[in-house]
Amino acid sequence: MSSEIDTKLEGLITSIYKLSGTEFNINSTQQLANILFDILELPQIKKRSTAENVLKQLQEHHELPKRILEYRKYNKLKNTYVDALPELINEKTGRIHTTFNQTIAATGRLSSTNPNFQNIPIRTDEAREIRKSFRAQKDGWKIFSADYSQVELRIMAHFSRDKGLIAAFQNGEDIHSRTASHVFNVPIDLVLPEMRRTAKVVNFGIMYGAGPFRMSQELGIPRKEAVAIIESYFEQYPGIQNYIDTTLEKARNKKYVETILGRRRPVWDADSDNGLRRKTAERMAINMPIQGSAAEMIKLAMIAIQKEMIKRGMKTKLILQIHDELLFEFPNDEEEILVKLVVDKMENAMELSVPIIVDHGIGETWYDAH
DNA sequence: GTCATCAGC
DNA sequence: CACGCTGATGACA
Repeated sequence: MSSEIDTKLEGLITSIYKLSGTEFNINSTQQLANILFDILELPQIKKRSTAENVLKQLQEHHELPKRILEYRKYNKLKNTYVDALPELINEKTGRIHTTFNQTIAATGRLSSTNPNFQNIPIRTDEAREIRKSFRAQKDGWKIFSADYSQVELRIMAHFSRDKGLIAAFQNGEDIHSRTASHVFNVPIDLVLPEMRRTAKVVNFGIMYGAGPFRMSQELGIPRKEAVAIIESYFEQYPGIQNYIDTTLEKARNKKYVETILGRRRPVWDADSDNGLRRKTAERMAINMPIQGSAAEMIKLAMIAIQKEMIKRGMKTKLILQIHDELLFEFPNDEEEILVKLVVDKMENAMELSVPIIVDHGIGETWYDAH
């Protein structure tokens, strides 16, 4: 992969220099901004930022931004993953050993360093190839992946006690389609893929406290339409509006918010006179109980799973946690019991007012299992 | 040491 | 200004 990417990069560098009329350090955002905004005089969308979505918008004006985006994609892939990971193989064990930090993330999630194994690419097909290099160490062993389905939305349903949202999960409905059906005022069977995509962005955006501005940027629509969509959303799920109001009230009164098991995050600025600080504090307050409770759920599941595997004298190893996903390597003769055990412990780690669903897969590599 | 960028959830 | 939580990389001061 490294040499294939090298070939692509060389071609891109040549074409970038030609389009720019000069050679420069493409990795320097300052030098790049010089070329884009001073020499080529392209419009400055967000000051002199050269961030991905700025370059995407500049694509219609010039060929250069497109090449820069390609260059960055391959450069990131090569430097951060393809070339870096093999260097970290431990000589004695033949494995790469990450470190999981338990006391870094303010929400109670784990974090992973040296290397970070929680940000291995998956979103684009090319980058996803990297996952083919992670496989079980022994012959006759495979990778098992199990991940929670929309666990944060389910936790929000539980917290908010929103009748519609809870009913939707209990009936096994497609939650993004259901949201789309209401927002776009069409029967659920007539929801188009594009509408579902929009609704998915809205469902996640709300959990992160996104406002009309961010929502309109994300969806590429006017702010007015984003306002209408958000209003329609809270009309459909009034319990969520109530959850947000109650949570913010708590943050203002008690100066903290907390997860389902009682992990607290201090929130000092929920009543700040400074609008920016207040808004930031509000978003943290809304998100932490949800993200943190999801983290607690998978931690309880991991403990229960490990305990059970020891009790049964299994050889399977739990090797990674990626926030809502667990990865195992297992010998073939443990497959049947492992799948049952893991799905059961994950789905029943906590008692909520909505069902918890776990998806899973098996394969020779991480790529094939997930 | 900080910032911008971009990889994941 | 403008979406929560992270970590790695490279540039720059």
